[in-house]
Amino acid sequence: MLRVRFAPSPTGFLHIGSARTFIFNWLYARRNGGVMILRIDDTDIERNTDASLQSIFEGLAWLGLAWDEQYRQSDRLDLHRQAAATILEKGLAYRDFTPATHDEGERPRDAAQWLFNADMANLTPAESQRRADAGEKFVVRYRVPRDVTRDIEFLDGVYGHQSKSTADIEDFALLRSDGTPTYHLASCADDAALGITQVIRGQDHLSNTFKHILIFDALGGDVPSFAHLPLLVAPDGTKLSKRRHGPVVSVTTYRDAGFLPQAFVNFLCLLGWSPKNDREQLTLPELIELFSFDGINRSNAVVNFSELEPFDPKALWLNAQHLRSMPIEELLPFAEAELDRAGFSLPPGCDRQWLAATLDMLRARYQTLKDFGTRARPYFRDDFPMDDEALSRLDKPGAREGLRTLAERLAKLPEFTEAAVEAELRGLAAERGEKAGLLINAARSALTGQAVGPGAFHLFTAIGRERSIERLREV
RNA sequence: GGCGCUAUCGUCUAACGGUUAGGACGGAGCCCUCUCAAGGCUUAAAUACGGGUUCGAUUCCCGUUAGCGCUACCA
Repeated sequence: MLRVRFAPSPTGFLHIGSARTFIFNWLYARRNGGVMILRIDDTDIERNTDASLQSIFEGLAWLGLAWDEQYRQSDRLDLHRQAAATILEKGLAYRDFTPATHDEGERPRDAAQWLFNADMANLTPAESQRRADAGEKFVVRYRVPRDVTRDIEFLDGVYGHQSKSTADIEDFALLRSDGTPTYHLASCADDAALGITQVIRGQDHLSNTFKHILIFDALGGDVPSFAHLPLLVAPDGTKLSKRRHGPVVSVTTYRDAGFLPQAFVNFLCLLGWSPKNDREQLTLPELIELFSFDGINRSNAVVNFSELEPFDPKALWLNAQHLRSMPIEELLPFAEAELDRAGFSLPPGCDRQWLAATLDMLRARYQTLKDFGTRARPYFRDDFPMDDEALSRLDKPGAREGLRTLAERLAKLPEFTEAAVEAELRGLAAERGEKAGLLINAARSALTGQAVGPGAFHLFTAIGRERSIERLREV
């Protein structure tokens, strides 16, 4: 059975890079009929926060991609300690009684000294046990083979064949001096215990994988296969971080900016992966169908944002594409939530069908859900601002007078349809010896306060006879 | 410093030895048109550098350069 996991550590909000890792895992699981597991890697008690945990669940909930099983590493500390004990018993690890030093700058960088501490590695089991029993603090380190060096190898699903000599791997820690497991140990022990078959994670773990293979071997279980994903970086080429790049790195920022989750997922997938068929706009089912490691790139992908343009233009474009092409019924809940937030309610006499038709008309020129809460105001409320550009259309000679005349004629119209309004308006313009555009543009301005928007005749029917006439009279 | 990874238009990418190096976003222009979008068309824009291998390299190999990652009792 294929089993994959997404294992975030709750030390910050849900990062878009993490979200992408989650998505790729999810896609892989769904594509191949596997099980998707969410595991909270909270072994760093110092840095974990509840707010972060909150942010992760909030972000994942928004993406709308469900997982099948859920675990939390802090519930599994016994398993981790047991794993460490097993490795220690096998002689594949040793106790290091050296006190912790926090000045890493002091670590030797040139020689091979950093690899291991010979004094500690060579302590006899009896001596090691005696000092431990005496209550001396120690960290448990993996005993990387030194007498004979060999190459650790694996075939990465994305990066291909990987190899590293044990001579270049240091004796890394398994257990801290307070007895808690390090990331490496906890992650591998859990991957083994949970039967993870494919580890799909960020490329920043590529070099760690050699250590992980050593741990899996020491534990005696199967080594999962690995696939590493290129990193998402900022335009300056550095890893995305909140401190340096601000809120654009957080998933909830996109949610709050009016992105559609499916469009956002689509965007993230295109960063570092290609379906290779020149298609860009893809639905979730299509992504599942098309997803494969073959299409994953090996170089980092830049998320293109700046102070001026806080969101990648392609993300915006994709959002607009999804916005206007998804079934209107699916869009409705998202749009309604936005209208609610803005305090807009259905105008008198308008039903859900009117709402669907009106939003359908508007969405072709909207980019994010936020537009429904701002630009759609004149369709829901009678108090709306008048743009300068709209005002100048009204100020054209004869425009206001023409609109007032039009209002009276529309009031007498037997049927208030798009075609009837158009005939009436064009007729009036002809009578007055003016171009129809003058009245058309002025009407749009009067009706919505906006110089730009949907076709004017369509507008009349959307806003309705009564309100339209009212607004024309008031110019 | 050591080790690992990477390198195609501004950005995301296609081309798995032979193409006028393709597409998308963004930019510019045109068309459509009652405005704005949308849509259609056109256009500018890339193989980091140097060596090989080969009849032929974006593609394979080596080197240089640059970037990124790991090198913690972080993950």
